[in-house]
Amino acid sequence: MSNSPSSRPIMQLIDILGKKWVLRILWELNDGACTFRQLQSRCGDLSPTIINTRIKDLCAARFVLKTADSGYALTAQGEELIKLFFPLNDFATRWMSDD
Amino acid sequence: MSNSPSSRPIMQLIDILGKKWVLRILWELNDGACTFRQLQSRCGDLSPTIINTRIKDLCAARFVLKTADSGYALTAQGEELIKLFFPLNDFATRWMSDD
DNA sequence: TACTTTGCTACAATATTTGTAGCAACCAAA
DNA sequence: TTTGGTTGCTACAAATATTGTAGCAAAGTA
Repeated sequence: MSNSPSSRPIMQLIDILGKKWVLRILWELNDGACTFRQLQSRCGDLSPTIINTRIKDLCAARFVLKTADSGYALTAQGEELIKLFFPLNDFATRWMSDD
Repeated sequence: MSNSPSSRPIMQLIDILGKKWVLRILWELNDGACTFRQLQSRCGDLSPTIINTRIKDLCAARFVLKTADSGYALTAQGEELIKLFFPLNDFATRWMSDD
């Protein structure tokens, strides 16, 4: 019932981004393509179950793709998306510092 | 183990924003302050349990506050944060349209 | 061939999310 | 001052999601 995703695109996007580890995974992939196990490691030894389900979601949403050579990588769209989060980095720093 | 929040501020922020309904709640509050039940309604009759726990988190993070008169509202920081998401709106629209 | 690494699945344990019911405080009309 | 409505919120059980461990099959390497 309450999980009804609004038809608004932003809500669809938020549905994806709001899942645990999704932002983290995108963030880590932004440092460069990597293998499954490397990605696990970058995310603090996150369990393979989650990496796997998230990667599937992200591939389906076309933010991530599996390359033949270098493993998993952001798509152009994925890069564009994560770039939108860069200002959040500055914000987060300011936010943490006024405690 | 794998829930270890990195010390990086952005990760702390992502920890908060990555919880279900948090972005939605901020997004809805951006349309103006409202009461507990109104907020529930705006979020598609989301259960009070969640509204309540999320509101507590958001108040603790100082993105939301409880006003004497008009109910729950974004703080200045909350407004600043949600503004950073506006570009996402445009992105989401483009993203949805190229299917 | 034997050894290692890699991507990934199975599965059980744990935690989170969800829905329903409803209560106590407050207001407003009668 | 009693009746009725609304509001903010809690209790609690059921449904889902997340997590960790173990390990397997495929592919590369020596």
